[in-house]
Amino acid sequence: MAKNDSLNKLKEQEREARRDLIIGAAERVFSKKPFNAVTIRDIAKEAGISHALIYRYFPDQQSIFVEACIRRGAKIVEFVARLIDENRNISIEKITERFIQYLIDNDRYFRMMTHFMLDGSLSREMVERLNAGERILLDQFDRIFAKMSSGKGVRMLSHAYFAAMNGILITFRNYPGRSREEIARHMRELGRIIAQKFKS
Amino acid sequence: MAKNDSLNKLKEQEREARRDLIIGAAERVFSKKPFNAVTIRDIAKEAGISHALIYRYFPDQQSIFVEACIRRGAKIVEFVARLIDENRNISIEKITERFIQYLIDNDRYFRMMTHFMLDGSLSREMVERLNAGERILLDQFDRIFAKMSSGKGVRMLSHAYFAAMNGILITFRNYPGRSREEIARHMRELGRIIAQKFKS
DNA sequence: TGTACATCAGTGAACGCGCGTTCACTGATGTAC
DNA sequence: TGTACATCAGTGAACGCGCGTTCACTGATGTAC
Repeated sequence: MAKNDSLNKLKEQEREARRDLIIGAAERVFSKKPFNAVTIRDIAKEAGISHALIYRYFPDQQSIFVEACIRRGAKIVEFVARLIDENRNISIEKITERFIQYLIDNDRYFRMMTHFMLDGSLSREMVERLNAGERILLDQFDRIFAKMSSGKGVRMLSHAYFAAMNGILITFRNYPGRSREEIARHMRELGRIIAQKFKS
Repeated sequence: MAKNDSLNKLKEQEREARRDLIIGAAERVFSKKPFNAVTIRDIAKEAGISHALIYRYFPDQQSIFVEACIRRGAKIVEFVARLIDENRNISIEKITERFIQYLIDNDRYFRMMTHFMLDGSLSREMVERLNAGERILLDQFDRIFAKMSSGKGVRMLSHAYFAAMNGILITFRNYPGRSREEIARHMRELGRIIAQKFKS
């Protein structure tokens, strides 16, 4: 039976690896196409498999989407964490600038994130999974505010700050008559204004 | 010919009135159903007409949606304007609280607004129309900040403030495990934090 | 006053298409005896 | 060593449905003569 067990374990690992492959393909598709235009068939094509096969690894479309979103989210957290780690005395203005620019550069992901924030039809489990990722990002912001404030209400500051950043990215995304670069500059400038306010 | 002219004018007015009727019906549907679930057939049913008829008054679905969105937007502007008019010395905290609560109460509209902010496939004309409405709202915020600040960069403050409000409403809308009332309280509290920061 | 014709709001049925999801099947690999 | 059978990843074709949009038609009202 020991042999059987390890075989099963191997199979399970293989299965997990294939799942990963599909999610990876999904991530790549999401960075190429506007979020709401991505189909199961796109992902299958990118992964080089039949689209029917995806349903052997995921119960439905939403699950892959959420999974891919979480993976990309982890990269953001990594980005912010490194930013703080690498320069212990980095100003909140600088962090804000880099954070906003990062989200502009990863616009497709940002779009996906907001989609899930707005989507009311997500299952409780999916909302919970996405939220867990969000909390880890907020932890990073906590680190910044913990250094700056008296330590009271740090989490609320992180919430407010994070919300403000999201708002900037969403509100001015379709600024008519402006080039991409002009919009990016405007967003960074708004970020700077907000960041300064969070200093006092 | 004079007779003909006034007849044509009458006809044009009638046509306009019927257009209005349809937009009104659309508004009502939008306040009942989640935005992304609203169909042409829903609106036609609410207006008591055949769904084919809608295409005699609007070129496509997007146009009615945008039209309805703009109408509701005008109501928000009215709300904020009255808020400021009725109490000349109203604090920004109070305005923020009322503004956030208003958007929570008109969640369906808020959802529609964010949809259009995020939608990259809107025609230039539609973006411009929506933006015109947004600018009028920003004018109201300008009034608040003009009183508070040195007058320099007032518009940027309005932008930053508006963005922050949107961010709060979007970011915490699906806060898992919280009741609607708890979420509303949290949003108002975050609004208060942001408002205070905008005082200095 | 009556008749032929034009206009146009309004309609129900049908088109078309995309896309998530399922089905029936194949073919390779492993297992029992 | 060979044979019958089980398992399961993988597939292409088809289902089903919703919904935006168009079509061919009706019926009322107005106009010319």
